[in-house]
Amino acid sequence: MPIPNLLNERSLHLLKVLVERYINEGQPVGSRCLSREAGLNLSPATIRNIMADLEDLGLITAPHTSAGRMPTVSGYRLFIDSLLTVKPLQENVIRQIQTDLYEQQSPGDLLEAASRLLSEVTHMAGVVTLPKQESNALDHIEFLPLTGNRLLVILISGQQEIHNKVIQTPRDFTPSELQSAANYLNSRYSGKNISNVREALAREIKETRERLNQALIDAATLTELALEDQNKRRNPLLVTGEINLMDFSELANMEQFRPLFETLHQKEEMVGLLDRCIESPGVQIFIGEESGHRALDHCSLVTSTYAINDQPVGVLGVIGPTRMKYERVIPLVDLTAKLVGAVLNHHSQPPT
Amino acid sequence: MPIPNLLNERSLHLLKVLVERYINEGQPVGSRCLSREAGLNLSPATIRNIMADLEDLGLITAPHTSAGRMPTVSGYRLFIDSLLTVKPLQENVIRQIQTDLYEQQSPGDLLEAASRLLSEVTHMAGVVTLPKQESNALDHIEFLPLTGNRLLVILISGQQEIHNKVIQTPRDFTPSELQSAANYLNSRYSGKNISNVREALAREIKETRERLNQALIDAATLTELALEDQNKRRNPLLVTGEINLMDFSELANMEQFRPLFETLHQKEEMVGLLDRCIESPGVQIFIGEESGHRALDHCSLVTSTYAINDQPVGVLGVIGPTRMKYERVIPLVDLTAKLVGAVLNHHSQPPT
DNA sequence: TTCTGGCACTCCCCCATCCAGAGTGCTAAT
DNA sequence: ATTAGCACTCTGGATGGGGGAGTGCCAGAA
Repeated sequence: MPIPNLLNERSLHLLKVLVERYINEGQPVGSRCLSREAGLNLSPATIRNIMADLEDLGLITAPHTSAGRMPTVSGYRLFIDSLLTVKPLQENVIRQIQTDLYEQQSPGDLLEAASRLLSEVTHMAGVVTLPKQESNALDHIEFLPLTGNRLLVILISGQQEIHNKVIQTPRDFTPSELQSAANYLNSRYSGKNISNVREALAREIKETRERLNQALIDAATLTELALEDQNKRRNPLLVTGEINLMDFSELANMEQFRPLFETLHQKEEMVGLLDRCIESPGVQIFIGEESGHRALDHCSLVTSTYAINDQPVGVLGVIGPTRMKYERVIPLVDLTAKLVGAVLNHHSQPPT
Repeated sequence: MPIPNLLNERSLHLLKVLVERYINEGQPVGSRCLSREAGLNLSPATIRNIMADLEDLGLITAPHTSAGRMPTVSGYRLFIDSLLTVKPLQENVIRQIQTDLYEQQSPGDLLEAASRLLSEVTHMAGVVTLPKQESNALDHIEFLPLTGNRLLVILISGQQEIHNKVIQTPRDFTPSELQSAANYLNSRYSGKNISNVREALAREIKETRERLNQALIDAATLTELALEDQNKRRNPLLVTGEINLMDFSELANMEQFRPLFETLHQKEEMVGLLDRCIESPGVQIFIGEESGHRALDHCSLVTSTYAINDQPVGVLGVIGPTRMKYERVIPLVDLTAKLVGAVLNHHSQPPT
């Protein structure tokens, strides 16, 4: 059994030191350097033998014969999964994030602040997906007549986010009709999930048609108009600090950076990628090619989900070069996700 | 008088050809090339003499001894002001912009679409400042009570743009109090400029205090709260297609591009620059250093103002390399500005 | 058996050099 | 006034050598 020989504690320790060193310096790590830094009192020659083993295992690789070694994706993976010692966040960073997030007034502002914080603290790019619409509860709806058969619909979600929409009504409604429609909806559907409300309304329209309750039908029709495009959101993704990525030498050339920038702004692709994370809780990491997007080959993505009422509804995280300080980024993303969840839940129970 | 000798029709024609050629090719233009292209049947040697004159006048320059010449800022300026033959826009481009802009529902969408169109058509960056708030008339205001002394203020501007704000009220208001406050404001101030409304209210509060009309004071206080930060806008600038600028060789290196990108996103600086254009009507052009921003040294800015009721309220334009096709960009910016104004005015007179 | 010193080897990167190409300014002839 | 000719300058790419860093392997030490 050759593997126990090859992958023993000592070689793992060397892998760890090598990855750490590579992350810090960005240069392939040679045997002499490792011999100095590993604290094992081994000569470079011995280190070289071990490094050859690690290379055979596919954990490290050399860009060319006479360069040092650098981690492969598998090497990073092993490092992150088993060797990483996470550093707790600094007190003042925690406080800064806390105060910054808690003073945001609306969910939109909150998520924007989260993205900004993630990018500022890490000097990389922050990404945040907005909450899934299916998870959006209706808190309050109001109709405001404008000139010319147009109607302003004001919709307040469970997290106190405010949506506006102007709709063309099929006929003129009197203010009192609008008022009673709103009253009906608010008393009956407040607190319910928005897509459920639409379904329920559709059902009601069908069932009521026989009884010819025109007022109800009108209310339902209005609401249907008002809600119909609530599900397709215009901009379901926030990306911040993309330009920070130009500071990293491995991305700082046009051929690398341009497709990367464009991919980050391909909302659909990014949302697709991030949505894959929403299934499993806690921090998740895609290293290099693991994300499956060519432009992200030299990047890693550290994500976590945030939840409303213990239900994960969105994903946030950081995109940076594969060579990033995971031990700092991971707790940061973790904390930010938890705080965002906390503030959102706080919003949904406003002061009484 | 030496200048008439130096700057005659022939040398101006050569300058024109040289600038056109340089804009197309991006390479310094030599005498032989010019001799071929100018259609003047002059030998390269003659051309060289004339070019030396143009260089003495500061209109062209050579990057080094044995390269051709390229225009200086003065050269571009003269070219644009006196030599440029503007090309009319293609019919289908005009139609595309028209339909695209006219189908936007809100002013926000409209300006976003304008910025996007500018960047897509030119393959450069589009910039749009949002309308000055001072020019914003109040159309309609509404108060909607939320839980816990909080109040949702809905403010519809003259261009049918909708603003929301949640305020903490100093005391509890009954729905009918809110209703009458809104009625008062709408009947008295609808159509008035928002900052004027604030002033008028402040005056009324002072004058009425003696007569102790509490209801009026309350309404005014509420409105003051609601309007107070209407003037400082969060994001008074839209920038689109920055990444397109990476396609131009003169900007396609990190040292150039990064500060450029960052300047474009320094909202205050950019707004300051663009606001300088609002004074004079029609298309304006900043060439290279004329903008006064180091990062824009190799860029030109082509702007125009858009107006509501013949009052210029915002600026839009295109940022690209100094070496841009002005003859196409100028009519495009001109048209877009006019159409944006037209659509905005159309909004402020909604269907009756 | 495990580790180490030594050595030959490989490869990158930097530098200097060289050369072709493009364009210039100047001068003398048209 | 225009042009042909010529010497000159500068760039950019190709070439090649040398230093440096690191490797693999082997033979000998612990």
